[in-house]
Amino acid sequence: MGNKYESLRLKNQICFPIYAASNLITRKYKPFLDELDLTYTQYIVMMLLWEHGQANEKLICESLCLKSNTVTPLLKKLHDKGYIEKEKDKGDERNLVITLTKAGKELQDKALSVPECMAKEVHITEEEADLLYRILYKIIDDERIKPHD
Amino acid sequence: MGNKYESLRLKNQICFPIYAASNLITRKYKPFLDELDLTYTQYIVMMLLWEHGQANEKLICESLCLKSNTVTPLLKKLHDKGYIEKEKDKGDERNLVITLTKAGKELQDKALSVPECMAKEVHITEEEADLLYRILYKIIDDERIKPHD
DNA sequence: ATAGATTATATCGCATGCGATATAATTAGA
DNA sequence: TCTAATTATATCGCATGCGATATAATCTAT
Repeated sequence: MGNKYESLRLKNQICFPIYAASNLITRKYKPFLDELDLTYTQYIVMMLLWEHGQANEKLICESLCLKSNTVTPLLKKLHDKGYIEKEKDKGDERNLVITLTKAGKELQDKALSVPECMAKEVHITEEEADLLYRILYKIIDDERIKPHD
Repeated sequence: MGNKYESLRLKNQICFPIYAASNLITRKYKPFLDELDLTYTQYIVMMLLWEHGQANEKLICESLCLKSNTVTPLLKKLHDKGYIEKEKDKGDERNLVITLTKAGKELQDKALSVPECMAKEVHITEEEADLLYRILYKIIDDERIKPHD
């Protein structure tokens, strides 16, 4: 209590449980995603594409809060797996338009079981999930708004 | 709503905001931790050592929810930086006893400003932080209890 | 029109983080 | 007591995730 170093105790950190939970959950996903031949990061890129049909790299980076140096090699892997196509935007050749291949589209049906399986693994109530969601997006959106770099 | 694929939308995932917030926060820490010549993972190892004085690798792995293949090379780096000492436990030579060097101990005072600085960066109320903390530890402890591997 | 700023993507090097596996020390059990 | 199982740490290969930087395409302001 009166300890000068109290603020440095792991138990008093709010960031550590976010970090630890993230690692644990990604680990939990692995066996389910292995069946789709996807890693977790590849999976969320595919989710974005299933939803939007197509996307450029910039949209992917912003939506997933990642940098191009993470996403570029990731897209290369998804392409190697035959799940996506990459094409230059005719209107603006800087833009890379990513679309799904037939195999990529078909993967969505196989992926339907993943959210179900994961829901069974993470044991929190619906109310807790809502609270968690709201607070985390407050942190995330706060960051997204001011990209001072 | 009536969409078969609704559950696969990024917006309906509870795991994604945990993942995104974790990445964003680790990125936020970097400039502050650069001044201590520590990465985020090295920082939480040091926090554990500052608090306990010493620890073996097993305790570090369990406390931080990490595996030995992450922690072993990390300890090597902290040793190279001159912050820790590694010694075999006389009683059980399998155990690696980690202790702080003088430089490692002294670093704690320099680190005192880090929680302050980070608190200014993450804009959530105390009540939200408490809720977040409670729900995340529910997920983490749930995992820690059953190490079925 | 064109040089300089901006934007989108790519490359480089480093530090995780993991599953799978190896190795050394200890313990357990017939 | 000697062998098999267990435990703690280490090694290997792969996939992120990042800051810094490079490159190519577009825009902007004169």
